[in-house]
Amino acid sequence: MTTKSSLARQKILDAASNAFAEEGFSGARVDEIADRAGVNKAMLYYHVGDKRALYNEVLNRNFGRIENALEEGLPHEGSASDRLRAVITIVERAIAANPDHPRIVLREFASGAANLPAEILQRMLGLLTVVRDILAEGTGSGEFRRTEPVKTHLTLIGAILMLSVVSPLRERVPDLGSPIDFPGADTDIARFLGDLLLQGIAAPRSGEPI
Amino acid sequence: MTTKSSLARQKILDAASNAFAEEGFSGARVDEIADRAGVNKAMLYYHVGDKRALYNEVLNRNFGRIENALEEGLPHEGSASDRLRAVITIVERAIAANPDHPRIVLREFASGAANLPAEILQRMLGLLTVVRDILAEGTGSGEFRRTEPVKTHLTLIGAILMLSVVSPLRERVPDLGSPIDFPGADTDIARFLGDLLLQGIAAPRSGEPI
DNA sequence: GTCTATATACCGATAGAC
DNA sequence: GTCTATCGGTATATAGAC
Repeated sequence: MTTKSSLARQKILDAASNAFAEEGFSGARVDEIADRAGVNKAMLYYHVGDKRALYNEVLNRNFGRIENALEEGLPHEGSASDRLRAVITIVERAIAANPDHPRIVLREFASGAANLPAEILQRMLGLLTVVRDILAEGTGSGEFRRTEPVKTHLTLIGAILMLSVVSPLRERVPDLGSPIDFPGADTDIARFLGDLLLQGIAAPRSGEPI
Repeated sequence: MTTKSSLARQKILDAASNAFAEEGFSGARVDEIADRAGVNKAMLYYHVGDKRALYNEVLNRNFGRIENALEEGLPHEGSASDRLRAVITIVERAIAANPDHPRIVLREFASGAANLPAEILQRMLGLLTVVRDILAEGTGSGEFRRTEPVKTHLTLIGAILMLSVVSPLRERVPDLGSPIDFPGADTDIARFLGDLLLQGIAAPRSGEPI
């Protein structure tokens, strides 16, 4: 039973991805997903399956896109700094092209992975491995000081996710009559985070106090 | 109509906070909240109100705790570095004492603040203001380089939130037979983030290239 | 493959007795 | 203040005709 790629199926998955991002797993409505996809609800069940199958397919597709972008774009050569910066840029672009993804992932972290199949968890660990290896490489080469890789990875991912989803919040701020200047927090994320993180984990230069 | 503080009410709010953290606004069940609080469902409606009132009360109470901790613990004097580190420590402790909070906040960011009343949004802006002022102070004193304060704040908050909620994920990793070493990412968060962020936003030392 | 109609269950909220 | 019983609405999922 190979994965089908009919047009209807893609439209269903697109609608489902958006619904899960907007409302979460419990909040999303199968009827609404079918409506938004322009298909009959019975056809939705025929093409994909029940709500959980819908959710798993969406997660697999979304994570697959990030993995593909990384496989295609991440250089195997170069300094650890350059490669880490490349990871940030690639992940940010993949997320910008698929804005539902960070919202779904954020909810999964919030729920303690309540709806996360082991399959997806393993794909998340794959990304962690990529970052961890680059960090180890940079520590070995003297570019980076020694940091706990899981914490560093989660800091990076957490920041990317938050910066990627914040625009709707920002748009409500002026209505509050707030004096706070709230500029585009979702622009130039990769440059900002690359600068902050690389400076933050840089090894102390020789001769300097630790 | 002052805020009541009956024991039943507190138990209801505790149960609701946990339910909203576990399942989200849509996913949480009023019946279950009443059960977990050990009160009859009709009494829940009598003491607090409907589901949305429940949610607003929980958010107000949780944010109030962070604000109190900040008012009590944040020094008004000292370097910007010390004060920023103090903010991180205080917020981390407040969250550790109230683990439902980061999960609810993460969901709100994910939903684009769909269930967030203006009142709460304004309280979140209050915390942003605290951090922004410290950053401005540090930029003025030459401690920090100039960074976009909203991005910096979101990076910090995003990292605290993610590191605070990750333990359930971590506990599922061994079951996957993963070779990845996944140590306690939720311990020493404040020290880790303080070191990373302060080094990351430190001003270049005089005489050095920018 | 497609659609209508419906089974089945659940959930938020309240009426009304005590 | 407390509780039982229930209303009304809505959700997932599928049966069965075409």
